[in-house]
Amino acid sequence: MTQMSTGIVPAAGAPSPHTVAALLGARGHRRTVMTGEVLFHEGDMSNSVFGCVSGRVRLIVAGAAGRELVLAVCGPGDIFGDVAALDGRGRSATAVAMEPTEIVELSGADYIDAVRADPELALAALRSLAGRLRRANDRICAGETEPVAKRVARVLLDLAQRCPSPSGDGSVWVVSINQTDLAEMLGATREATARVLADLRRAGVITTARSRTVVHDRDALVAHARRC
Amino acid sequence: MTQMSTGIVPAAGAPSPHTVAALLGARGHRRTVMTGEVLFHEGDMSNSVFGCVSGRVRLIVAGAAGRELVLAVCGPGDIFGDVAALDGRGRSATAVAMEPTEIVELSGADYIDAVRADPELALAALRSLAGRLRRANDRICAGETEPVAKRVARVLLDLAQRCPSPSGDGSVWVVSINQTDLAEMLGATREATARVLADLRRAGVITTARSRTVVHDRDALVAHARRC
DNA sequence: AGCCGTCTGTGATCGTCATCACACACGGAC
DNA sequence: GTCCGTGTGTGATGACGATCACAGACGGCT
Repeated sequence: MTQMSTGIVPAAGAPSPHTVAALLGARGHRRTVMTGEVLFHEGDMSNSVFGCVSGRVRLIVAGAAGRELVLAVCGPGDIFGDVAALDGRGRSATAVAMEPTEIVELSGADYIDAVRADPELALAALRSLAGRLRRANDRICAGETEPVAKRVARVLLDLAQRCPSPSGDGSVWVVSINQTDLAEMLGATREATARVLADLRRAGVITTARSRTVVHDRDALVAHARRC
Repeated sequence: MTQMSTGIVPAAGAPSPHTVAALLGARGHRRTVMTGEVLFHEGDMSNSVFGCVSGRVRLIVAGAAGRELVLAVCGPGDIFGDVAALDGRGRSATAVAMEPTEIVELSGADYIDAVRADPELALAALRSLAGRLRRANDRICAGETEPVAKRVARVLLDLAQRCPSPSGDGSVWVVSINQTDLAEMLGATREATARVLADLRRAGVITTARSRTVVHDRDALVAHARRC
């Protein structure tokens, strides 16, 4: 069981933006999408494949009670939409740009051709899928066995790790996210998330502010994620 | 959101046993493992890749409270162990043979070489990973939003579909599995599972016996899986 | 037949988390 | 400045499911 990732930044080992741009960009078509723009909807039978060059795209699914669940957040260098292109079974999630985002788009057929023609692209695609599968499995394990408190600690750690301390002194990490988004990443309600954050705040591990959480004691957070 | 799969039988679109044998077997090494034999443990740094030729292999992870969770069951034609080979981050699950099983084994490096050299193998591997990622995402969605009752109905349907009615008349499906294994596939306890089965039995949808569940009314089960 | 281990079925209790329902704090628009 | 929208913090309640605790049923073994 490895650390769960939120995908804010490409995972270690993921292709670099240059690689994706080079590998997909040669055959694909580059464009910029606006915040909130939907690239495809869950269930659509479209099958084009996207590479994220800059910006961020959120992959969400509609849960049972109308709640929405964030499956992944794709950043620069990430490939998405490839699952539908490979199995032809329709989009497994909805893709929404979270900010102005530069993407490369390629038809499903062209993607298959490109993979066939370029072993390095094939390997990059395999690595990307392997990483996403590992994360998904981690999340299955976490979701089905761990209480919300542990999940919050785990995700905060992950976010903190990806946002290298802009506040200077190196022992403090600032995570810019509101409680609602954090809750969706956990598959929990905002209220449950807020209560866990309150506990952590009282324990002196973090401080919270509007759309921002500051991690003061990383080790304590690790301990919370582990034993609980 | 598509149907959750338990992987008892290769998913539609997965490479056929012949294909795997041909694609991996040419470079790999074939052998037979006994029931209960462990091919690798969660966390191991081994990285060989396996193809299942005949029999079944269970991929399990240890949950938080020592409970174990079945991530997948690989049947003939399925590839497994490729995630660790691709990302080099250790085994994400433990693989245990459920019955005498014939496998093809290939070192991680040989696997990468094979993928590089053979575009068709690369595509087959991509399709396999895409299918597994889709299932994993479905399961995340199901696990984090659906009550146990729905999950039981869903998994029973899936199992029924894969075990074409050996009882002759075509309107009855016999699922050979005990409550403990069923519960592990759901990520629920045996007791919760047994209670849902009791409800379905009382509703006349299924009958239950030792290590066997008979589905009499598939449509009713579909309805249970949907609305609940 | 008799025994024992596995599997099943169910009650009771209790903890976690979702849901509903507010109050307050902050920031931008006017 | 005031208003309003968004984000936060927290109480009360209830439902779902985990856990503990048994009893009974079936099948294999000797």
